[in-house]
Amino acid sequence: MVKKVVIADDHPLFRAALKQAIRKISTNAKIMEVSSLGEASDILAGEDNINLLLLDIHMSDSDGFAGLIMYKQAYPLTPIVIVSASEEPEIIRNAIEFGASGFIPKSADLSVIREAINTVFEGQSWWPEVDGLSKLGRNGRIGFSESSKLFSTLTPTQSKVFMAIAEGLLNKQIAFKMDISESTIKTHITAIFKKLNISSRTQAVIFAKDLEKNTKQD
Amino acid sequence: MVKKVVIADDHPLFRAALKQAIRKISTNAKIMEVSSLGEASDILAGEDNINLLLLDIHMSDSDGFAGLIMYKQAYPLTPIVIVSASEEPEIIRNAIEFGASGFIPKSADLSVIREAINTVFEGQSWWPEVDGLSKLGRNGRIGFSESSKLFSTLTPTQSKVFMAIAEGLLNKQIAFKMDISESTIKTHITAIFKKLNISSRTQAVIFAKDLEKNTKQD
DNA sequence: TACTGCATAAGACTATAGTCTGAGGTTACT
DNA sequence: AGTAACCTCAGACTATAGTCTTATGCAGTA
Repeated sequence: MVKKVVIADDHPLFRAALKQAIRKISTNAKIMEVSSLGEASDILAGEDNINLLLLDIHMSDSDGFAGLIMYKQAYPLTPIVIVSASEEPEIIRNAIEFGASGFIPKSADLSVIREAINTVFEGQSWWPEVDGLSKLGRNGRIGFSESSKLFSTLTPTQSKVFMAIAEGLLNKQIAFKMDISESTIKTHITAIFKKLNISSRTQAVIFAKDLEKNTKQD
Repeated sequence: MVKKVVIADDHPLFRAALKQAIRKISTNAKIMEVSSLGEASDILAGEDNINLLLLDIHMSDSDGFAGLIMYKQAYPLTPIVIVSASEEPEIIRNAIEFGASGFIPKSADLSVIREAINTVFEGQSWWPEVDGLSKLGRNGRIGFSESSKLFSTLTPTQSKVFMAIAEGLLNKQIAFKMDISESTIKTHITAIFKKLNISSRTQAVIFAKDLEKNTKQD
């Protein structure tokens, strides 16, 4: 079966490196490259059954774990592996807690990267060996902002709608994009507002931007 | 005459230091302290004839020169002095270009801070001695993003309205806050949209947040 | 003086947003 | 089988947003 992989990283060189690594594993994989969260959103919205999303956590577009949180909400079944220049246990911990399937430090050599990707392709998780990770304790989330807590109560579909609002789309455009009626979009929006304690899409955008900012810890 | 001074800094200790410095100069000054851009906005909106705004450029709220740009647009007559932990010529240059009346490095000792504040109270500007500043060249702005360029075409009033939108306020609330009719608010908003090439307040919020992000260079 | 930019405003109108009610369907879990 | 959570949708309605037109007043300036 042909693997579908999305690489979201704004460094062309590293994107190429990741691409090489994937090619070694799966020669005929369909690899899509993007350099911003915005583009990544478009791909995820348009493609089904993506086998892997390699997500850099410090893209110029909108750094942070926001992407991970949002995509995991909207596409819980798509495996996401975080790619990062740093290796701090705190970041890895958060990646785990936010539902990532793995973590690849940019310092890792090709063989490690291949091993990680292979592991995730097989449906398992892959984490680097780092001091301080063991004392993790899966109970409760760490460094979770209030916004993140509220956001995490959204259902996958609500999350998608929310992200579309944050891109500045009209209800009509969201409806078209998701191929459901505008009426349903409104239903979702009303539910979203109640969960997030807000009352307008304008405030939703502010909420989204705060979320991006507060989850940034690269 | 009683001086009105606003200190916007999220480090309580440094806020206290600045307060001390001002007290030495003007014992009966009215000093208002805030720790975020949001609070600063409220004060500027509510108070007239402020003699000095001391503005930290890296507040947790929303770092960057966004505050300077916005406030200079909205209140061109209020002298603003930038306070910063760093002393890079680039930052000082930008402070000058964005219309600040002075720059105080946090490393400066009390006597220097007092000198700076005094100078600005007298209506002049005060800049630290830093290498590389002389080759400034007042012609043209440096490191100006496209958003900043567009934003700088807004008139003071339009800028105020824009900031209110970015806070998530309704037209009705903006009208009340600025004490003008909602009809006028709408007129301004239509003008703002044309200047910024956008078509909804939702996009305006996105624009504002990008502005904050792009002007951040602390 | 005439012109320009700016701020103010009302009125009429169209478009979007948002709420509420009620309803049908799926999936998963008890 | 029942229940709970989720996704879907329509219709009716109210509220907000946004455009366009027209108009007044003010300040600066050629």
